[in-house]
Amino acid sequence: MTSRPYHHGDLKTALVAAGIDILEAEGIPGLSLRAIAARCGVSHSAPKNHFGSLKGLLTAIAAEGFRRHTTAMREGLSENASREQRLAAAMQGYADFAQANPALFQLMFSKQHCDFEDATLMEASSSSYAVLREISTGLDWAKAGLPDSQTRTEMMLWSLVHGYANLRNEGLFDRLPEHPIDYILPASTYREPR
Amino acid sequence: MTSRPYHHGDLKTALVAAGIDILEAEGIPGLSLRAIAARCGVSHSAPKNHFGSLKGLLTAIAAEGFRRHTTAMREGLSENASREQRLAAAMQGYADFAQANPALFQLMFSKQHCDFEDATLMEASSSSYAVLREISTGLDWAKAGLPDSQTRTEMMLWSLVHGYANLRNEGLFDRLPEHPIDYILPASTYREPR
DNA sequence: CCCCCAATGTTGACAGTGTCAACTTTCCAC
DNA sequence: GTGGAAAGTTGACACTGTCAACATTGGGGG
Repeated sequence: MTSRPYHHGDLKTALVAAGIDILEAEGIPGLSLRAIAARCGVSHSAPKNHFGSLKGLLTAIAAEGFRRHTTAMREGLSENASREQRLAAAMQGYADFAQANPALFQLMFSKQHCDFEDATLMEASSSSYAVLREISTGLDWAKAGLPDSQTRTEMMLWSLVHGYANLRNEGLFDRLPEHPIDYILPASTYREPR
Repeated sequence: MTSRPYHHGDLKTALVAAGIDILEAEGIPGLSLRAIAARCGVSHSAPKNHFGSLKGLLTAIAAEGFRRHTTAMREGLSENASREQRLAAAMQGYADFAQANPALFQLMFSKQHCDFEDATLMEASSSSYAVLREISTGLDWAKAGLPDSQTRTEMMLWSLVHGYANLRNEGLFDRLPEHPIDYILPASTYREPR
């Protein structure tokens, strides 16, 4: 008989996938080492060989989350669109991803659950931040008394979309009408780069 | 001998205070029912009489957090200041409270830990939101193609300051220079109310 | 005054958690 | 082929929240 082989084959990948499944079904509280292991048909201690600890596994799951997050932000972009349209599309991708994957999104930004020093996670999250940086260059939100600054633009846009995603996911906008992210995006002043 | 009386006297209040202490020292992971009870010199099951479950106790802690949060936002306000100054002061109070009480702030906005339907919590958080609503009336961020709207202003300001507080607390702005919240607040157009 | 009962606290048990050490099985490089 | 590293299992440990059964207290109605 062909019983389950002693070695799984690709447990590392399977654990991350199982984790994301559980995350969708039960949220972060369902993400126990033992539950994830059981879903892969493996003993409760097997994940330790690949990830060291629960935090290590959660960090790997978050990294996969950032890869999908990056994809979601890039999906709405096309070369023809105007800068303002490209910006709105990426912001919308950011917020939509958070809404479609609330638990994963929450995990990705929780230093409590993830190790933000992990190299793999840092690379994945950097590629996500790069999209925001990319689409915001050349746009300007001038304000009297403040010098123009790419840093200021990035901080403002990131704070805005991240806060919006968080508050909406916690149900704090439920009593307010739905709008595309553009609704709360301040009007920008176009500024030719270089 | 005057041994500890069987009844605590004001356990309900003491538990919330102990919870906030632990929150400051160890963050949310340290917030166990048994640890909070032990800090009050009471058995691990005593809190159940007052709060029903861990979630009930955490909800009460969050409510106290919102009361302090409201105070923090109102602290910078004075009648003489201009609308823009009052807005900036309240926003700064919001962000400063989050930075000074990161774990409590996180708890307050976590549907996972708190019962957002709880009447006491709803009242406390409403009074906090009322400050934001109050200081934003009369200010306008006009945008071509969008009608003026108090709702839009509130959503934008709340998203902005909440996202800023969250991202900063998670250490995601560590590599960027520090600035007052005013730095990322879009320029407003003053509009005489009425 | 006294006694009963509701409020408050305690104790012990239960299933679940992450981590660790000791062990077994497998596979690959030499 | 064989030794050793990689991968997986098992059992134990301390910790968690919840619950039922019990103990203690104090206050209000007889």
